[in-house]
Amino acid sequence: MAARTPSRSEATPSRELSPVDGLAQLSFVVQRLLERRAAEHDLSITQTRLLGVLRDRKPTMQELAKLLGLDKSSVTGLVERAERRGLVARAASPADGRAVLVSLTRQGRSFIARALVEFEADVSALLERLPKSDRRALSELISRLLVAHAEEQGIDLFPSIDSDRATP
Amino acid sequence: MAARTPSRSEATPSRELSPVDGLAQLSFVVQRLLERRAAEHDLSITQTRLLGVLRDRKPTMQELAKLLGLDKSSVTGLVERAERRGLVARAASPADGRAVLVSLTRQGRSFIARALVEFEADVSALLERLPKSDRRALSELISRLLVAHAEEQGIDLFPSIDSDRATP
DNA sequence: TATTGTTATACTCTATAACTATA
DNA sequence: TATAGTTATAGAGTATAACAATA
Repeated sequence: MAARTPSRSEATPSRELSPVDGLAQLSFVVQRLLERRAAEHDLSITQTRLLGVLRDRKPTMQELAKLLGLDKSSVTGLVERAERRGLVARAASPADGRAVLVSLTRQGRSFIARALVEFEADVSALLERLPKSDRRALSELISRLLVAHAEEQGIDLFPSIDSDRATP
Repeated sequence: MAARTPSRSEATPSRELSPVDGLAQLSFVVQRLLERRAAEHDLSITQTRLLGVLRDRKPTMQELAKLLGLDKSSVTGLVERAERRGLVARAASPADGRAVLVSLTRQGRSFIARALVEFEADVSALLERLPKSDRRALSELISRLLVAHAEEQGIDLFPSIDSDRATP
């Protein structure tokens, strides 16, 4: 969300964002970082997520839709564009004649590996605007928040954010 | 960020996310909250962000592009769609014959106000998973991070009435 | 000449609805 | 009939390049 100028009566000392504005803006900044970096590899955030999900799965289109939180028709296009670029492959399921299994190609695996290393560097660079002790504190607070959030949702955080939707 | 299932040995012990994972995942969680709420008002995240930015600014298209991190041609379309829905208005700049000033309509202001109240509740609910002192600390750290980041980008997070018009 | 904004164009992402082919 | 996937269609969001008007 955008910054809003605090009114005098709010008595917010000089230059601090509200918790809501802060969290919202932070999310935009981080998303933008990820987007920019992915773009250097000619990847969108969505394509990057797709490749990320496939690192340790070989799901059907339907399962993929659930993992990404998208409609199956959206996934058709997503996979089609990735396949056209040689990043993923489709294969008929041996178990179900209707189903299609999606997997990373070697090139796709190499792509996602490189992109993730760079994401790390970007986010680290962002964090380096804070003194080290603040960094440490921020990281720990965020971690606690996310762990609590995930537990409340019955989500296993450590597989990944993308698998949120995987478990019904 | 993207999904990868860590090996058991990685996941089990400490249950703390890396700073990078924490920030990335937090951004996805917050974006999802925002997206869901915005959709209830038939708004996209981008449209919501546009309205949010305009709460206390009346920028030119160019300034808007910078604030949102988009190309000016993208902003033309964005504003055009919002204008068509009666949420924002364009006006010729009195100071510069080339420039256009964008502002919220009354309806746009009402929209964003309602959406933000709800979003505030969502974020508060998220934050309430932390003890109060942690909440305050987190908010302050995020604020500091964003202020540093914005300064580096030459963006004014805290516009004043005067600085709206005083475009050097 | 440089800047502001729009237009033309093209692509990705997304959803809904209708379709095909299996089960 | 129900499920898996694709196709057809439509709209938002985004960028690049070319352009007009103004500075």
